Amino acid sequence: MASTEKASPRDRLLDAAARLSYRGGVSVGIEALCREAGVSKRSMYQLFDSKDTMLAASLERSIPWYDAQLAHPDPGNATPRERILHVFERIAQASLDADYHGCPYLAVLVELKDPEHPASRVARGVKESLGARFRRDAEQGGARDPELLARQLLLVFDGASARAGAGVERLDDGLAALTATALLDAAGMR
Amino acid sequence: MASTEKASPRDRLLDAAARLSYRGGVSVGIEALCREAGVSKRSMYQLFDSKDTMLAASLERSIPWYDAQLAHPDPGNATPRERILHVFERIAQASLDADYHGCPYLAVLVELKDPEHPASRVARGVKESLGARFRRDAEQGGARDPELLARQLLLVFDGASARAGAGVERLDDGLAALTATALLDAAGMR
DNA sequence: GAGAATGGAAACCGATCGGTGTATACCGTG
DNA sequence: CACGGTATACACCGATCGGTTTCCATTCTC
Repeated sequence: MASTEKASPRDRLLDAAARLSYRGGVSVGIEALCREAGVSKRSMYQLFDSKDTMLAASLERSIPWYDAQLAHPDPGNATPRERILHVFERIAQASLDADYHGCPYLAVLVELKDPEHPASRVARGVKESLGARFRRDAEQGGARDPELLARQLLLVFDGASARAGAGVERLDDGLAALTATALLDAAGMR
Repeated sequence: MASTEKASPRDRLLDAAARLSYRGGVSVGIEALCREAGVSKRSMYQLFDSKDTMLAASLERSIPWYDAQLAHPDPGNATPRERILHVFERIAQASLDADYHGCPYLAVLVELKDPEHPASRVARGVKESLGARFRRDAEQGGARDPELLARQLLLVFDGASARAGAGVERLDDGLAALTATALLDAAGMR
């Protein structure tokens, strides 16, 4: 039966890479990855060219899930302001998880300081797409300067997730959404 | 003559550690560190217990310099608002440097995901002290909720430096100070 | 000048790094 | 049954990891 058949080695590797690199950083060893995924090292090297490309593929694969995490449950009936604030309520909620370590894409960008690294390119794309989402909502909400507001919201988003992930800040009192609200108001967004 | 005598091995090691770990992450090898510092590995291990403690000492040592970087040149004659905004103007200015990689303390917290690591403790202390500075200025400026405002400013500070360091945002148009200004205004700070 | 303490160069330790080579077991399709 | 593709296990490669040890030259003290 299809429901019990195991995931493909490729998917198991990508999941293991996402899990372990999120918890322990991008410096996880390949052997540990393969052990976790239950896949031999030989198999992984004929599925991926290198550890770097596998890491990039792993980030790429998690994008749809990540986008869904931040998306408003009923985007059609929500106002642009609600859609934006929902993002910040979601990271506050996610930060309650015991093993929350902040935005995985920002973490990758910080850890691999090389912007040419394949995984860095993927992470940068995610950030750009979130910025585009903010900008679109800002436009629809009638913000004075949608581009500026989107960039400000990204500062707050990354600051909040990085700080919460590092354990130097708590978001459960709505700090992030509160800060975003102040910026939305200042931008004249309805 | 005192002016030409070399710095102590200890100082050379701490400087090298700060330099290399900022550029390449905390995963720099000890051999590379010692090579850069011109100190034998044996000497370093009788100056420090381990690589971890040396990294912590390195961060500790850079605190006065870092604080001075962010401090207003004339704190006595500046308003609290000016002192706060100066911090954000400074990171915008620093981000113009070709090898700017964001706040080193936040980077360490993100890279070593272990909050018990000696270097993480130092980094956390730096963040707390910056928060205290913001809170003090917020109080003096008559902010409605100084504690909240300080936390909001920290979000923007870490978000801005992390994003600029990762190369996904530019601060040279004053984005960070502009965002801080909006929050200061929203907090009713004069 | 003898002796002790210091510190540097480099070998060495076991472990792990990213990556390969080899030989073998399982698989569905002819 | 034979086949080719895919998977595995496992040894192996050179390099590097954090850390220790040995040996020797220098320096300081008496």
